[in-house]
Amino acid sequence: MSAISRRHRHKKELRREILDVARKIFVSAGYENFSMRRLAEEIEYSPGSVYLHFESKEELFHCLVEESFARLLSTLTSLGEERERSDPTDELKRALWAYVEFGLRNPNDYRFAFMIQPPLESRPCKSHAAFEVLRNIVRRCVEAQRFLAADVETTSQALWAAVHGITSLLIQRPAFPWVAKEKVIAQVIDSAMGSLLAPMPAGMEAGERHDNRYRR
Amino acid sequence: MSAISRRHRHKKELRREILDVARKIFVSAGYENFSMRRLAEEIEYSPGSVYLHFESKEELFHCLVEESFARLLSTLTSLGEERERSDPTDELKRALWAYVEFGLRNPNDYRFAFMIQPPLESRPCKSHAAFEVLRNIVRRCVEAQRFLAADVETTSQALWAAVHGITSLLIQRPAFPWVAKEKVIAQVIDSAMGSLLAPMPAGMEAGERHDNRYRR
Amino acid sequence: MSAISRRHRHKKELRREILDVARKIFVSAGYENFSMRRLAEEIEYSPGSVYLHFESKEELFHCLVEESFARLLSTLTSLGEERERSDPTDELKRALWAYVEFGLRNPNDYRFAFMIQPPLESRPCKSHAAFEVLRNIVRRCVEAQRFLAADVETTSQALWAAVHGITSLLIQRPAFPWVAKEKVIAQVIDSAMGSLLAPMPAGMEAGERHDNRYRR
Amino acid sequence: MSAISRRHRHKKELRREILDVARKIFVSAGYENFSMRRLAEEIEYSPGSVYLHFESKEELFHCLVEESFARLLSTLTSLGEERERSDPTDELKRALWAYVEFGLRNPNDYRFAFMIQPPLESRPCKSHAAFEVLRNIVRRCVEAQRFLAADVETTSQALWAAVHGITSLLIQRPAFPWVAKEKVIAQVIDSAMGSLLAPMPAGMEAGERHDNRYRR
DNA sequence: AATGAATGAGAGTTCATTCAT
DNA sequence: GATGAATGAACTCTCATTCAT
Repeated sequence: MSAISRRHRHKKELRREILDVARKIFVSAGYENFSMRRLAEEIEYSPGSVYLHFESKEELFHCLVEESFARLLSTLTSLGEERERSDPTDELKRALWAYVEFGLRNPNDYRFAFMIQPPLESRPCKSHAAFEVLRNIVRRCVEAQRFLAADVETTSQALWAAVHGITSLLIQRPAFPWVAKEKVIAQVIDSAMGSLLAPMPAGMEAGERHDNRYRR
Repeated sequence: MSAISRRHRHKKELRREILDVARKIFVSAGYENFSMRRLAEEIEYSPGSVYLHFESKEELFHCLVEESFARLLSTLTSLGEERERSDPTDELKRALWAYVEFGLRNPNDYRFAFMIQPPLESRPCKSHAAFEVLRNIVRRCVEAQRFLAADVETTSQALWAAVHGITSLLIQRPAFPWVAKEKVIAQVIDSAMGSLLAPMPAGMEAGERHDNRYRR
Repeated sequence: MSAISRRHRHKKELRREILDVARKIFVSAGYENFSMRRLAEEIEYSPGSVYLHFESKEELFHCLVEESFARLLSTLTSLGEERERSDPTDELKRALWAYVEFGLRNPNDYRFAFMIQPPLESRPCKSHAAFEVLRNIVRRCVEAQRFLAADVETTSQALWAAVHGITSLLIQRPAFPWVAKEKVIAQVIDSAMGSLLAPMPAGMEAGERHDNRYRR
Repeated sequence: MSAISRRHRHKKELRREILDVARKIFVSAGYENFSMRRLAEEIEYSPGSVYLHFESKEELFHCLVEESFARLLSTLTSLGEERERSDPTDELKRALWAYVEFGLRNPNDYRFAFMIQPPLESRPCKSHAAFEVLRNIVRRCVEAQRFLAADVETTSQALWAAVHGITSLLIQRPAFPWVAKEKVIAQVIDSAMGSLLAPMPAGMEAGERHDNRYRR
């Protein structure tokens, strides 16, 4: 009884370990240089054993991608929960920051989600759900008339592009002589949003709105 | 003498062909299906012959990357030549557009330059010269007081991030339901620059400045 | 007791199922695509379970072969039961036809029995019992003086060769443009027997003898 | 110059060796147990080297089959050259004997041509040319009215079946207690042909016709 | 300068089999 | 009696690279 559940737990843990180690290898070596054999060595199992958990290299890769998307998504949606009553532009800004920070803290996930060259024919990336989260917030901004006349779709895509740009560059070029990361990120986000904002209702100053007080 | 120079010329041409074909294979077959063997077949030489021009697969890669950087750089600098007397913010905008367009027209070059996972130990990417071009223009904008107080370095990096973001996403996710490409690009660039601009001298309207009249 | 016998019965049934499914896989998937793993999947047991019934893949094969021989044998001997008093050449003819028909209706059995390359060291094919049945009939034909002076052994072997020839070719070359199968079979058998037969006792016509009336 | 031709010769010889060794392995181990590795070991080259001569295991197999068919065919057709003016039934008998003898002397070839289970999807056996040779002789027998009314097609197929039967059994069951091989073969062939023959023109005795004087 | 033969390493994957549970 | 995890060896085939010619 306990034996079964112990085995079950073990299996789950092993699957987890495979995923983690695989992610590491994929990221450090690229898709093509990842090898099931190398993975097996690193987890100290025989090559065949990996196949007890994943059908093929491709499936393994796919799982990692899915997982990474899911993590990013969950980070973004968890933000939304505190949103009640707040100005949606605040929420948007928070989301954009969260996006970048997710990438920087989980560069492997981010690479899987957006930067790794998938083997040519790979299934269409079903999950741009993360993008959808952004778009929903943008829509609320527009509906709340916090944005000057703006097309929701175009705006969302442009914002996504901006945050993806800084995230991927910071990940991929760590050796580049960046000014303080926070500074660049802030400028990217603030610029991207700045031109969209309608003038504040009287009594609020732009400066107050654009500070980072909400950040940890 | 003539014989020697003929031979010399031939060697150069062959090297050129190898590079071109190699790049083509990367495109059409995908990164992981590139192989020295296949390259050799396609240029109709023996595998060994490639090694008379490049000492290894890695070096060949490196050359392609360098070349791609160089091409982007030359595209950007060639713009500068017409700059005489123009408003440097115009020039900047033109450069940002040119950057994106270069990427879209030469996706392989762009991939090589900015998106491909360099095989781990690869020599530090010496050539961020393209970035330097941007920075120079930004500096001139600041010097000409066309920008509100702005840090040249931060600004340049943020602008680079923005254009890299949209370029790489458009390249990597061609299946994504983009709104018209030009529209997103315009919004990315205009937003990124918008918040930097000092108010126009009297007599000019913002609208006039931000149009695309210089584009074909 | 009852529990034991129940268990015993179950074991036998499972063994039976394994054999049947194994044979089916050989047919449908081809010899080389048979694997213990696949067999296990198809019977919905674990791979290990097969080993509770057969100690190795090789033994399993061997059993299938034996079984096939046995089936052929039983088909042939069951014929004999109706033989009482009949002309033994009739019986012989019936047996030869039955031989071919067995092969065509049970091509897998026939393949196992006579066409599959036995894995080198395989135990000498103990069971040419089917051949013995033929020989016994031939002997009776000779004893009954229904054959012109003929050597029992040689004749039996030659007859076996003839029916084996048509059976195996029909099985192995289904795509060959055969004339009607029955026609070839009839000619093979009739020719093989034809030159052996002593003239009929007066009052019988050859035509009557060679018809197929005994066939369904 | 000589160097090139030496290399060329060497290549041909190696190809030849590969074919020979491969045939041996295929025959002794069966299709599925043949392995490129094992072949490579036996010829004392690396596994990859085999691929310089044959694209794949399948192609190698196919070449062997073709070769074996060709050899059988050439044996049969070379017979025909001496046929001038002879009785076509003599020629037929000679051909049938030659067929069997080819199989016994070149059992590996015969196995490839007619007995080895080819991998399921393998190309339809284009070359039943050997059969065609038989059929042509049969046709001439009929045209020369040496056969009692007989259907060329049916007769040819039945004769083929007979000789295939004895050939394949003798090859596959060497341990079987055969009477003298020549005796069985003779009986198979004579029986198969016997019932077809029209009575001899006066002045010839059947005995004379059916002896083996033409055999080496 | 160019080649073709050769190799050793390694890829992904499957297999027969074992054994603790 | 039955299982699921595990393995080690084998498979076909491709690769980057070398080197005598």
